[in-house]
Amino acid sequence: MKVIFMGSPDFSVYGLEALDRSHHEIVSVVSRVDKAKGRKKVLQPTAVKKRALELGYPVFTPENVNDSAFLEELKKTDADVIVVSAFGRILKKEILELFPFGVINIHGSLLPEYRGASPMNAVLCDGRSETGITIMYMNEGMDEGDILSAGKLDIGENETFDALKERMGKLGGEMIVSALTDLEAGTASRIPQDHANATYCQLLTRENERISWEKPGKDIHNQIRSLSANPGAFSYLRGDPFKLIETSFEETDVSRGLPGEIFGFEKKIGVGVGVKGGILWLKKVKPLGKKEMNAVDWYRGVREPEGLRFTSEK
RNA sequence: CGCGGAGUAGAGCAGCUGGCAGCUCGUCGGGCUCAUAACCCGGAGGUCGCAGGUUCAAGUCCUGCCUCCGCAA
Repeated sequence: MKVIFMGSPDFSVYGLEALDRSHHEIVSVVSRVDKAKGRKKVLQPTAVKKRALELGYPVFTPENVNDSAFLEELKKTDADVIVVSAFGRILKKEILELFPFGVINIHGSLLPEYRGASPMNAVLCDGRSETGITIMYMNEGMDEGDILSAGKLDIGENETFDALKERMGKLGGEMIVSALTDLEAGTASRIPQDHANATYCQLLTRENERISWEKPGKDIHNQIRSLSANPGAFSYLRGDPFKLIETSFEETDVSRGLPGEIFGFEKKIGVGVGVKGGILWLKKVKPLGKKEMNAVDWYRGVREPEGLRFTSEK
């Protein structure tokens, strides 16, 4: 199959690389325009653009993919199919019908659950024990197209977003390659989604990253791992923002310390914080202006640690 | 020229108004223990981000630069 690959973040790179290694032929790559990142406003290419250039593929970064002039460009490529992975744009009908096999999407959940922008974060935050990849046809709706294939993945107890993303990315890569192979052979299935059972997840906002210490400890732990390592869940400590990167939750009958209060540390486990229903053990943290570090290391350097307590608000 | 924080032993930090470089941990050696991640004694380990400047004297004051991080985009 001749493929046009559309994607932007690092998650999409797995798909790009899998196709690169496969017998399918990538004719060109489409990614989002370079954007100014960081304090210095240096233009940064997307992860997909960077990797695609390394692999020697032509890369388009249109301001608007649905623009008719750009569609003319794409037409010239003589592709069979467009593969989309976390591209973050709704595609118009014209582009969906541009090539014989349409547009195929790699989606990070088991559809129809978790349609939308951040399925992998949402699944972890909700404490699910299972998720997966769905390879689907794109249509004009939001992740509503017919399903080609789905692959399940068990989620580890303390698995972080980064870890899950890597496993999901690899699975997605394998699945898109075989889905295209099936399409090529004419053996691909096409099953409509059960729209009645659809659920949706929102685009992450800063509010989703704020820790509310009134919530059950288990929920807080799930929230933290769902955002780890980037952007990371944050709280406030002595008035300064403070990110919690990696934690574990221990259910206990008697709670130690008030919610958010640091009551001490165990060398081999981490820094203990009181939460509803048990103890939240901090393993990796990122204080204001510092790099990510071991929680115990950080705690060693804290002056006057008595009564130190995280707060949801500044 | 968006706003702000930070660079000091392997790790995390302190060092106020300039006067011999410190704390917790780790590490190494020894001791106490049935034993220990616990305790006791002792040792090693630092061009204080880089480059200039002020000074009798700079980690500390001034100037320039580099790197890292948070917010905002």
